Amino acid sequence: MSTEAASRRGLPDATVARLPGYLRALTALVDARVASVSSDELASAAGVSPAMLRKDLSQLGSYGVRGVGYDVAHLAAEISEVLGLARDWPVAIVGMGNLGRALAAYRGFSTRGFRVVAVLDYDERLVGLRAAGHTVRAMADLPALVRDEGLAIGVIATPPESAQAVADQLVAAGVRSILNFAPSVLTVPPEVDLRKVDLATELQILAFLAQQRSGPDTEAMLS
Amino acid sequence: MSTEAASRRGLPDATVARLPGYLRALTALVDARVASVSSDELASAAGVSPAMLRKDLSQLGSYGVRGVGYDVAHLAAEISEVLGLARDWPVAIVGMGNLGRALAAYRGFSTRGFRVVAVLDYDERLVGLRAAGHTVRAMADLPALVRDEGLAIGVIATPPESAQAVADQLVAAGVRSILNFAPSVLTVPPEVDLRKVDLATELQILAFLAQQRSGPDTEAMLS
DNA sequence: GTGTGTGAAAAATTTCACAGCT
DNA sequence: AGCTGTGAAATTTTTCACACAC
Repeated sequence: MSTEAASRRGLPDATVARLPGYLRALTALVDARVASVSSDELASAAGVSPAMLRKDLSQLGSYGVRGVGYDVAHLAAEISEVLGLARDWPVAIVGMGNLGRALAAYRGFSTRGFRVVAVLDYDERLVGLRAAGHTVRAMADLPALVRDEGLAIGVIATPPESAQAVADQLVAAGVRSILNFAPSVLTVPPEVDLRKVDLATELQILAFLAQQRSGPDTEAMLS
Repeated sequence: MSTEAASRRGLPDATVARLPGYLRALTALVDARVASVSSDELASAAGVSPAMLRKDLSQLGSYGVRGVGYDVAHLAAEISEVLGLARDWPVAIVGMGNLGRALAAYRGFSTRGFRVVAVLDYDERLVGLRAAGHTVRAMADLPALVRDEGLAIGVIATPPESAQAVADQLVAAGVRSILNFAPSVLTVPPEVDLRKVDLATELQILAFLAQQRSGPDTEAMLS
């Protein structure tokens, strides 16, 4: 399934960033037993403009039928393939604070392609305890996890002080994909993919927008 | 503090999205008793290019000194002001599952401008229980929270099925800023600011990048 | 007729490179 | 001399509008 345009590299970053959203919308349609969608419908379900959706999908290849729309199941399978979700990705979560435990239990991770194979903590005192259905392991176990479980992705959910040390140990163990939830900028070698999710950033952007709405107080000074 | 360019509207979206990162880096410098930084240093601490940092900061006004750099404390205060973090933003978190409890306990929220004034749940059976230092309240309490506590921002951490209903109730109660952690697209009136954080999206992007790295198998077919 | 696929235009973002202030 | 501030160039992203396939 997909040996043509889909496996070509060089999708625009902005497109890649939206594919998960399309996939989610398509999965909901599959569950609702919808067989076919138009770009207008799918765009609205995914929260983007129809033109952008069509342009994004056209980057993957021609999976629509003119005058009809897209086959929901086929398009979902195609996007899964492109995103690499056809295979299984062993994930480890480091940091068993509130956030780490919530992430370890988060169904959205396990439900598609991702499998939490271990949870770890930097604090030796937590090692051996149970959390979210796993026994907490020590950082020293990382090389074994990479070797035996094929661990590919590390999720950092530690306090910011230990995030860099954890990243270093993940890299040293051979993990080449890291998702950082700690509010700190990490440095990794160029061959490692590092992305971050900052829980507070979006809240701060909302505050900015709210302030704009309510407080353009010195506005008159401009005219 | 800031009655000039900073309060002018119309900052580029991309700039606004980076301001929280600059503020975080500056706060770390303040804590480290650093008085002044160059754009190169601050850019590196925030993980962006020096040119982009300078362009972003120039949108706020001229807060640097040529040949010297930026005054850390002054710039931090200025960005706080622009983002609206000088005031206090009462926040309510709806949905006391794993994620909701983690968010309610997350120090990154309370430490700057945001104050969790209430946690709520759609499930009446949870109402009255304690979670993350708060007593869980019912959705029916929302109007009172807006009136009495000045509730301004609602955070949705429910399962996707109830997210839209929660959003509707937040809007009905007068909340005009919503941050959605549920993996679903929500519809709100245009006067309401809605942003989302999707915990699984970044993981899926990492999978895409990892697959690209390891599996450009049909590459030779192109030449 | 209908709705996709796409070149071209428009808009937004990022980078460059250097003038200008301290 | 050093580092910011900023026009201009380059790049990326989004929108437009319509040819084309069903």
